Amino acid sequence: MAKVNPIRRAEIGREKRARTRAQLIAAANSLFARQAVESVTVDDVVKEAGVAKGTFYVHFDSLEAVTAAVAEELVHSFDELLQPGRVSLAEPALRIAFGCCSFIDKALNDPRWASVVARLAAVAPKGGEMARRRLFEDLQQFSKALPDDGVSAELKLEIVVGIMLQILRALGEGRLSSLDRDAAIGAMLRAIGLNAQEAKSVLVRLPAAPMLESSSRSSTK
Amino acid sequence: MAKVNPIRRAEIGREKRARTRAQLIAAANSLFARQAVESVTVDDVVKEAGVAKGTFYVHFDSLEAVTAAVAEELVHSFDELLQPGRVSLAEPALRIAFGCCSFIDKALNDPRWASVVARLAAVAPKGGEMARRRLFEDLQQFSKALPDDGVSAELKLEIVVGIMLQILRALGEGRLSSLDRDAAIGAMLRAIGLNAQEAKSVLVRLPAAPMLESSSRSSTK
DNA sequence: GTTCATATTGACAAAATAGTCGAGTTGACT
DNA sequence: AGTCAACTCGACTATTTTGTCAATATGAAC
Repeated sequence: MAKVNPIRRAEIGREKRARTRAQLIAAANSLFARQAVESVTVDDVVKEAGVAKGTFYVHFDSLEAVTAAVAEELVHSFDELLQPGRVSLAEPALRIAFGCCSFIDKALNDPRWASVVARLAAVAPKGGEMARRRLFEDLQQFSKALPDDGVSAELKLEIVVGIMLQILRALGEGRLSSLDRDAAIGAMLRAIGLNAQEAKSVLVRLPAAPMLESSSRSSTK
Repeated sequence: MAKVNPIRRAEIGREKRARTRAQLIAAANSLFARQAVESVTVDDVVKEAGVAKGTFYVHFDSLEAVTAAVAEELVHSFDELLQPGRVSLAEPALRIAFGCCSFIDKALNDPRWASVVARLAAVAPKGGEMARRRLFEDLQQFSKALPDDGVSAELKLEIVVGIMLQILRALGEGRLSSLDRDAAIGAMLRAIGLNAQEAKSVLVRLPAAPMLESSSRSSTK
């Protein structure tokens, strides 16, 4: 008289499923740390994840899908790390500096992460869209409170993003390993219109960066 | 009684060969403007070039080889455009600004070029090595003549490169099409340690940028 | 119009990659 | 110990891509 609760059944399924899905995402993440996103194949991913080919297609339609999932996970977990500190900062310059600072700290702590983010940023602009938009809004506010320097907020956005991504790339490739975080943020602040003194004042008022978890997989809710 | 000069023969061969090789390079260049470098196949290239598959392998060992050739051609032709103006500039800040200025002008004039350069920069770091080294030397000189701001020349290099590549990417993707060149250079100069006034002074002393040829293939010596 | 060194061609075999599906495994529940 | 819904497996076919090579085309010189 087997009477099994089908709802419970589905639950069990979902758990197992989530585990395997996470394995696949982690595998893709590892591969992106080593090689160009476009050069990764489905076979590479399943081999790295230690699952069968068919399993991949149960979870994702294509490589783009898993790539997007990797990007989303990265954005989401970084965001989670960032938002608590951000909300308490009223001044746009502080928010911008804080965000960049966290970015650099994380990259210094985990060059592998830096590599992956740098590579994905070039390929999956969708993923970082939200972060980009937030930064842009901060920059608009920031610009309004500044004597006009002829640099549009759009250009400032590209400048900040450009500097950050290049630093990520450099750290990911082993260059710049003794990077002075404050120097980098200072340069960035001057680029977007602060003078040396103002930049320094922002830096000293920066709250301690959020603590970072160590390198690898850990945030699977 | 056929007596043919074998030296002349070889000459003819070399000419034809060079033409086809240039076709292949131009085809790869076109493709790189449209899609990720790693996603281009040999078949794509030969189809775009209008030659047979076998011909490709007569000229190049692999896709990497033709990619390197595209990068080299880009670097070489941009360098040719740049060097004449550069040598007359004694001040490092001027040389740096002049280089960046030419870069941006070219990108504004030819977004396709901007796309290709941005893509190749991420993939073929070998190609731009020389340009990178020159910029680094200028930055070292530049830093020496400046009160120490705690920003190493290495970091300055990454900052300048990061800003320039991001602007290229943005222009290549159609963002930022109304870019104010001087604003961008000004921001870059402030990032590497000049104050607003000094940056402006550099900008007004900048010689006219080298004239640019229009978009497409023309420099086949 | 013949010659011939060189370049070009495209059909082909081999390798890599994508995507499918029937068979098999799992594990909480009874 | 048996049940079963959901997951996983991996061999298989289809497609794409690579790299080769014997045959053919080219064209200036004679």
